Amino acid sequence: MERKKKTIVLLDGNALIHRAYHALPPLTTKKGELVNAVYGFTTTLLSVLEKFKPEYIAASFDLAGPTFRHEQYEDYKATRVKAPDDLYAQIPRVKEIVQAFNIPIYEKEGFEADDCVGALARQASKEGAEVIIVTGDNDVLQLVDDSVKVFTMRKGIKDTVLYDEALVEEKYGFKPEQIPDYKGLAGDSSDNIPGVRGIGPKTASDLLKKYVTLEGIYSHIDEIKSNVQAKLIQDKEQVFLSRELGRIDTAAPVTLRLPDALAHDFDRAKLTALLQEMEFWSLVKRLPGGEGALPATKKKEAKKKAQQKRAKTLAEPEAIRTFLSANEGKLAAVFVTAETGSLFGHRPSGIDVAFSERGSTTLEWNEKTKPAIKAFLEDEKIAKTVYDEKTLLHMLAPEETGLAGISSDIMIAAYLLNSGGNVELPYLALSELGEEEIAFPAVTLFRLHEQFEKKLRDVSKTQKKGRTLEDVFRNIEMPLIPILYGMEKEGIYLNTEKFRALSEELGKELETLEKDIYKFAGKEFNINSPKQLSEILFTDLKIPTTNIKRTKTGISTASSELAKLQEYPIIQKIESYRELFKLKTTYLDALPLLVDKDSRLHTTFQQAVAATGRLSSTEPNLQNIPARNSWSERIRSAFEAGKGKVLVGADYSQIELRIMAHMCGDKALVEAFHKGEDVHRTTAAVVFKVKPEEVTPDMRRKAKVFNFGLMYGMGSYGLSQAAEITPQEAAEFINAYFKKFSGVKKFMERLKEEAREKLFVETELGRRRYIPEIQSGNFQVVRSAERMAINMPIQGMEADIVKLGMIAVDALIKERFSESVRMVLQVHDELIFEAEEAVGEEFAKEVKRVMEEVYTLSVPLIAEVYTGKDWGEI
DNA sequence: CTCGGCACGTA
DNA sequence: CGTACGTGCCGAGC
Repeated sequence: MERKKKTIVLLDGNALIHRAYHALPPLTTKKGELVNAVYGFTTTLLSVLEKFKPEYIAASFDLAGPTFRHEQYEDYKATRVKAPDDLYAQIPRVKEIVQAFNIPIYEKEGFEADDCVGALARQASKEGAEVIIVTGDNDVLQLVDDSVKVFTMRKGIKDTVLYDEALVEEKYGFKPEQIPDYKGLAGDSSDNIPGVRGIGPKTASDLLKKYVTLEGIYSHIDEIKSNVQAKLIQDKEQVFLSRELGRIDTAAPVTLRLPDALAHDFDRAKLTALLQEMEFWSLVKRLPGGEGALPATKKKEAKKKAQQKRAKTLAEPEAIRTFLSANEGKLAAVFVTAETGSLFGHRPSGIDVAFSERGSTTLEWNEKTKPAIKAFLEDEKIAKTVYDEKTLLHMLAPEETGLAGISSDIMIAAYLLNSGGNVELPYLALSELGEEEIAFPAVTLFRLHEQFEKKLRDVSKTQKKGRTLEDVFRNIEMPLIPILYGMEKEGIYLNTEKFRALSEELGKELETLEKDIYKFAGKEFNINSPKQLSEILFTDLKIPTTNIKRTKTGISTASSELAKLQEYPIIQKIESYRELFKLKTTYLDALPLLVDKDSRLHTTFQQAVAATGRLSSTEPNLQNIPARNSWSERIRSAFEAGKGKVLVGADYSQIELRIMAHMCGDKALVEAFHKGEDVHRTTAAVVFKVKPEEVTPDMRRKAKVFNFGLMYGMGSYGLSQAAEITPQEAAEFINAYFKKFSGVKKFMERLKEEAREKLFVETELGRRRYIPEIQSGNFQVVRSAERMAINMPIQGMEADIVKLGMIAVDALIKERFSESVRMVLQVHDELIFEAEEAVGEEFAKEVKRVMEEVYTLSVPLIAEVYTGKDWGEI
């Protein structure tokens, strides 16, 4: 039987680095190190390992200094723009990666990486190996023969192709070994190889197809058309020199030693550390090996080891009590395992507990052991750390078991340390501890707890006392967890009958609109498909597309764009159709499917998602229930108070603007709030240069858009779009605004400066958001980062204040309304409560006071309260 | 079936 | 070319 040829992969290091550098966006680490080329190189390496599973692998790099080509031709690569420093800076990093993979590096002074690769390829072929050269540069294609293939990219780094002889011929129309001749004729501007003046790719290719080599061409020079002939004769000397410059020197003095190139084990610890340092989390997971690839014997050992850990399960109440009391006074890491392995809605099967690195066990959860474990979980004197306390509360609730003494929630700590980042447990285990597999969750939690306590402490050391990340953790986020749990559990009543009726009504309207639209279009099509819609509007109906924005895939049909085409009747119909369709599908039809047996909706508040510190709401999202369109009041009115109850809504009035006034201390803005002025009116008076009493409703409306846009860092173009004014007007408004409110401008500049210096911004209470993008070399990315830097301290402080408000109101309820009021929803700046009718008014008065007193700004903090039978009334 | 793109609801 | 979210639909690719 014929033995399969062994495969050797040869990495053309510099070409890969160049390719990745130019193909990938500027990825930077939190420290600001640019690593896009390293990333691209490493992903390519990993996919090559996965794809070809080579027996051997080696790499080559350029070495600094002139090469033999420079000696032959002084202008070699003279026109090439020197690669930027941030590319060169990545080369040592790539070499570190290669070394950690235990891949030998072949390089030689005076030779380029592709020469070394060429030499290695020839030697490997001789030894009978199948060679795959991995590169990002088509020059290397000349090396292809029946035992050498070239793996490279068409565009980007993902679209790869493996060239063999046939494929090279298909692409160029001639054989791989003719490529140097081709370069000799056509030249290569990137290497400053001159070629023949006036002969381009097309002519060069034709000549080679006919005469095969340069020698062939010149020996038949008489047959060639006179104009080409003249050029060939003119540049004859140069042509042969060019060919040599473009030829890869397979005699480069490097010697392949196959045993060195064996693709065997790599240095896992070193590699993991490196990848983590460069924040390539996704790549850490892709590393070959791991348990799955361990030799069978090792695999067995690993399994046994895991079993041993699991084997230590306590199933008797006495043993449990003994274990717990033996560890009195220590912090307990607690992880609840459920029967199905998932969490929510499933019965616990066991409780993993760790009091130290080694003092860990599983407490079996059954009717016998339950009382002992329950006593432990509910003992507030036993400090515990958990992952996602809120979910645990939901899971334990059906077991009539609560949680107390939770001193830290790992998910929340991870969130505060890197808001907007990944907070999943396996990820944290890997990124923080280097644990690829979680052997025993409670031990992992225990370690993460220590790690995060330290990190929180370290961050807090750099912050103002009393306003630290630790304070946010202990005084805001941790106390909030049981409150959110209570809100989710309570839910809000939805009158599904109202929804059903509304849905039917909208359904009829939609049918009519649909018919009208088809009539205008002249045929039926899918109105919900932007692609088909754009085809109908701009191709069939020939509606002019001047002023209409493009999307990646075609002409935009976004509502802001359609709004410019009001004169076409079909447009108005489409706008109505879209609005109603959205309302019907997203709300009227979807929400009734999610109610419980009491017709109540229970959202899930995500506490560890939003990068600014806000909560978010999912399944269903009750933070985006329609509020301002024509049907919103009727939709909201289906959210009702229970029998004998009322809904109380309390929202902070213009809290973001007040926070901005507070933070920037701008005299005019602060004064406006102190005087109780209508700030949008004040702004309107400033930018339109009229007296406050002369401000029209339209001016006020535009000023309002302006005020909000400003807090998001909007530019004159965006402002003009949003406020329906010209960019020139917008620019004038901005000038007038910043002249009057100069403190605001200084404040924004300060925030941008802070972000640039520290790569993060913070709220006044110490919540932090990292913004490494501010270092990007890409202008657009930097601008976007600046807007985040401006917005986060404002939006984040709003989140801080509302969360403090929730905690304070929760205390108020516990103290005075414990049986009669429940907090049910939070919508960023407003809180919704369900209260017994009898206490509604009193509670409303109190909640207003408590919310206003929860934090002192340099301007008044105002909450407005409303009471009604349903959400439409409040 | 999953996933990116688009569109659109909220603060 | 305005921050922060979540969801539904389409259409392409698996």
